[in-house]
Amino acid sequence: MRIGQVAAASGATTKTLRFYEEAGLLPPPRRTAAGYRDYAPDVLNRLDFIRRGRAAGLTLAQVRDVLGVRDAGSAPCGHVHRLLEGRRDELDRQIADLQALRDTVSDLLARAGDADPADCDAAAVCRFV
Amino acid sequence: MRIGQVAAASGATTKTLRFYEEAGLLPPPRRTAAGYRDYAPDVLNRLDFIRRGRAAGLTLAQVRDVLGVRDAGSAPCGHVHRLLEGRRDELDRQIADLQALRDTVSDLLARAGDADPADCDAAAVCRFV
DNA sequence: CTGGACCTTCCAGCGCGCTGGAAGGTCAAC
DNA sequence: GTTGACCTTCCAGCGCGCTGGAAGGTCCAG
Repeated sequence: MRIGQVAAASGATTKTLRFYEEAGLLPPPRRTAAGYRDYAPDVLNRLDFIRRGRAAGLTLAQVRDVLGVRDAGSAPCGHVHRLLEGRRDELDRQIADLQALRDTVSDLLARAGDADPADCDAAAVCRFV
Repeated sequence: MRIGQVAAASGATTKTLRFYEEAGLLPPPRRTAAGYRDYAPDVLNRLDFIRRGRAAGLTLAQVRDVLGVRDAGSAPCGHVHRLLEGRRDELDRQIADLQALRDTVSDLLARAGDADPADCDAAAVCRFV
C-alpha cells in the first residue's frame, strides 16, 4: 500500500504518517523502486492502536514505548496497565484542578453579580477578578 | 523601581516582565539615563491583576484586552463578566471531556483486570487499549 | 507528450507562556 | 581599576502533535 492509501484507510494524513515514522511509532516501510513507501496492510492495526492509545489520553511517547515493548516480543499488558493507572490518576488530578478553578470563576461571577460597577477601582483594574 | 525590584516585589521574573511589555500587557516604562527601565510602583497593581486573571484561567490575550479597556478609560466590568462566563462554560466542557476520558480509561482498566494477558493479540498490540 | 495526481525530502511554523543564553553596557563597592 | 551585580538587546528554543509549503521525481491516462 502506498502512503495515500494508508492515509485514506486509517484516517491519518500522509504528513502524520511520515511524522509517526520519524517519531519512531511506525517502522520504516519497504520502498518501491521509485522510492515510494510501500506499507504492509499490517500497519493499519498499528495505526489503530495508536489511535486508541491517543483516545485514552496517552502521549505519543507513551504509545511508542508500548509499541516498543510489543516489538521486542513481550506482551505489553503490564506496562499498559501501569500507564493507564497513571493516566487515570492524572485525569483525577486534572479534573479536580479544573473543578477548583471552575468554582473560583463561579465565585467571582457570583460576587460580580452583587457588585456595583461604579465601585470598581481603576488601580486594581477590575474588582471582579 | 528597576526591573529587578519589580520582579522581586511581584514574583515575576525580569524575563517575564520584558515579555509582558513586548506582549502589550505592560506599557513601556520610563527609562533612566542609562537606558534602564524605571517603573512606577503602580505597575505592581497591574501585575497583580494579571496574576489574578491568569489564576482565573484567562489567557494573556484576554487579560491584555481587559487592561486595554481599562486603559481606554472604561470600567471593564461588563467585558470581564462575559469573559468569566465564557471561561466557566469552557471549564464545564473541559471537565466533562476529561470526565468522559476518565471513565473510558477506568473501563479499560476494569476490563484489563478481568483479562488473561495470554489472550493478547500481537497484531492488535494490546487488547487492554 | 502533456497534464495532473501522487510521491519524495527538507525546512519552517503553529499556539501558549514563557525561558535561556550570548554579547555587551552601567553602577557601586572595595 | 577591578570585581560583581545588575541592566540592555536580540535571537533561539521548550513541549506537543502535527501542519504547510517549496522544489522536485514518478506514474498513468488521454
